[in-house]
Amino acid sequence: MKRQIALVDCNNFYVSCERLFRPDLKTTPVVVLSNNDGCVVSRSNEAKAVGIKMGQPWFECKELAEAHGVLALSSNYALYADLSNRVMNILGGYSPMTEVYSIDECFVDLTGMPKLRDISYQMRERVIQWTGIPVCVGIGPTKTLAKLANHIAKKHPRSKGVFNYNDLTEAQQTRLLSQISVDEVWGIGFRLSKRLAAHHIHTVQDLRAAHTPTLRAEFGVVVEKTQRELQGIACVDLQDHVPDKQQILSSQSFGKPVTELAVLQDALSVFSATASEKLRAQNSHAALIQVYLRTNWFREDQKQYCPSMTVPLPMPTNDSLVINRWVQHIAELLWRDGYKYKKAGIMLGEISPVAVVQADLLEPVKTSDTKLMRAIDGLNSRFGRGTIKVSSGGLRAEWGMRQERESPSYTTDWNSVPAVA
DNA sequence: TCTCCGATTAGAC
DNA sequence: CTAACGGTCTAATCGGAGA
Repeated sequence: MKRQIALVDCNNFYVSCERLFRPDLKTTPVVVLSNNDGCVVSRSNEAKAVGIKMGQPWFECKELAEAHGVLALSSNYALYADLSNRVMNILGGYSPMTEVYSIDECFVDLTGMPKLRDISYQMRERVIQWTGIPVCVGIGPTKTLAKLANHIAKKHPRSKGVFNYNDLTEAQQTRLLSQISVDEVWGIGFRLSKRLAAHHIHTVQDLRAAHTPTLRAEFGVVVEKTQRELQGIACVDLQDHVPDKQQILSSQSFGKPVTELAVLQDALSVFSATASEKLRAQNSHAALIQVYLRTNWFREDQKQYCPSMTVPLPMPTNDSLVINRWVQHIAELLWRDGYKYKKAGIMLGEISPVAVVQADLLEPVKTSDTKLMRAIDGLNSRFGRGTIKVSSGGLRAEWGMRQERESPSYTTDWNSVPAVA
């Protein structure tokens, strides 16, 4: 039986979330900015029409945007995560096999279900009625073709938000794929599409029909798999459980340049807490710590310094305090006076499940303070991240994010909800 | 020569 | 007024070191 894989994708997700609580913005052009109000990461259709590009630095398009009355908002991830969960819960009701692929996308296996069109339209209706978030549905025999079908559903208003590639004849498929640029394909980014062009592969159809052994030799297994998927042969299966992270990062660009070690260490202590919390959330521990710092590489006039150090731990751990001690120590080793640091981060690697570690028969396992860590995680999840944190000298103002355009957290913070008369 | 490893590259969103 | 370009993650591939 032919697989019917649906990819449900929220339209302009972050902007749609913001608009839920600001109905007055329904027709205003809106963009949402990344951390530090740095880059544009979500655009309303009106903002796209004005010519603002995805990923564009805000300072670069600010003038254009403001000339067209574009409203820019800081990102509010607590809000987006909450709405994402609601959308995903609804979609989960449509199939025993779903894969939450990202904050705004979900694959749903509809294979064998009758009346796919009706189901697809109902999904759309239900999600928008229950959450207010508009979505589009693309269906195909493989994940890659489902993604492409979704792209078509989004782009062509005639489709009314739903497109099923499986309904096409072979001739229709060829005609359609010939009209789509190869860089729209999942897994074909900026660089690959340039290299493919050198081999006269410009459209999706070109890639689908290309000579496979040549493709394999020139571009590797990833592109070959993509080609197979475009031919309708599944190479990528749905994953219904989220695999444990193999590495965990916590990093941030600073709101203003950091020139003092104490300020850097304050930031790093927060990163340590965040990263080890994530580690404990998946019940793992790590045996490798990396710390890195960097100056602002966009400032060619300033001297650059981008050190990093990776340290294998004598014993794997998920204890914030232990991790933080290592991090602080590494930071001192890396630090050089006289630079303007723009960004720092830590990475935890060599991650494994806590349960798997066997006690050494000869040497007693050094238990870290699991009770304390559980208490910290419990309080933080009950009262919000940062309720309890590793010692921080209160220097956050010196390095924290600039976020000057944030909307209130209506769905996750009671204090943001306006009082009702 | 083979294998392992860390670093680099490319991609998603 | 300042300073002014995100954050996390995975997989494949490459090149050198060591067996």
